[in-house]
Amino acid sequence: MANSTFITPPPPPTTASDIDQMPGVFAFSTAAPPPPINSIFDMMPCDIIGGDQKAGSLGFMDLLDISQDFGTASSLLDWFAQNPIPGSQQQQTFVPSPAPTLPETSEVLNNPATPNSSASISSSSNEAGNDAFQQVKTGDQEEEQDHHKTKKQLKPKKKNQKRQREPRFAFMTKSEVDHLDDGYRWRKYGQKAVKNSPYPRSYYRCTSAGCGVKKRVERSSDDPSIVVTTYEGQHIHPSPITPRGSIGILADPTGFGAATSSFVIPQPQYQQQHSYMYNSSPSLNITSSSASFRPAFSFHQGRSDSPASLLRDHGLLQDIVPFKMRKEPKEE
DNA sequence: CGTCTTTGACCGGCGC
DNA sequence: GCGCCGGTCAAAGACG
Repeated sequence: MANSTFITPPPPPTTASDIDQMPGVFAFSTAAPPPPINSIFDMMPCDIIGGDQKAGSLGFMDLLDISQDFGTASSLLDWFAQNPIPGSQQQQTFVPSPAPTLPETSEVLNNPATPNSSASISSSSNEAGNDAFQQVKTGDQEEEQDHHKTKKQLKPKKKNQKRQREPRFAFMTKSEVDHLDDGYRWRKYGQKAVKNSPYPRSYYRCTSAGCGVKKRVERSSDDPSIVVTTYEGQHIHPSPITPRGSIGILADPTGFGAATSSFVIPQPQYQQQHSYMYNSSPSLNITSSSASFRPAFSFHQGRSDSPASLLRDHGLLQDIVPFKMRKEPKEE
């Protein structure tokens, strides 16, 4: 069980080199007393997944699924936006990027205000996404079948085709375990020593056939309790680990898809100081509410005309959890 | 026996 | 061109 907590480490954000190279960011923060906060994982149905689940944070990767609607950057933020911290008097400060000129890269970062009590999210997206990735993969596979070469001769990857990156999300989590269970099955395919860090970086790939989602996990050298996880790509399948009764895993006609389907957010009991840096995205539309941490922005492509309308803000859990999910017992 | 991790080598991009 | 570095491969081993 991952004792994870979203945190905001002091800048620069550790060794996650991708994260700190982001021009043009939205920064929004919420100010609140800084008691310990449950992480996004903690808000995931860790307990409802089932006894055999380890870390049991389900549905986080679903967040990536929704990102395809408008670019990865806003999806995770949206998740946060839809999951306010009840009971907290939070102020939000959105700092629109003066120059939202990141056509192919958008990342989210937190601007730490209070370490140990806020989240860090980063994402970068590349429009070419899955197609490019899968092309590369098939190319490799063909090569391997054609020739039984030695390892040294393998990998005549496409030369002219510049490898394109999947949309990425990076976030920092305070956790004792490196590999946080997000409901998907991952296979570790590599580990590398991280420069200027005593901790290695691990590379994982989703084990589902045809799903090219990857993630990197590394520990912050500044604060070993911080785990930097970077997701790359989008799952093309629902989470293989379904909560009891598989509630919500079914396709959601609203278009939220699995994004909203597989997690139940227990009422967080803590107040938290949030501070996020969010990279600008053309479709990103952030507003703020003085009452709670609830930045609103478009959830579907091109639907940013009225972000407020997307949030039926009742200030209740119903605002953040699909009603069918709310039926899930919360005591677990 | 199937699945997963480990680990050294390889590849490609990038900066100098 | 060269070296560094991040990312990936794949054989071997571990594990249940």
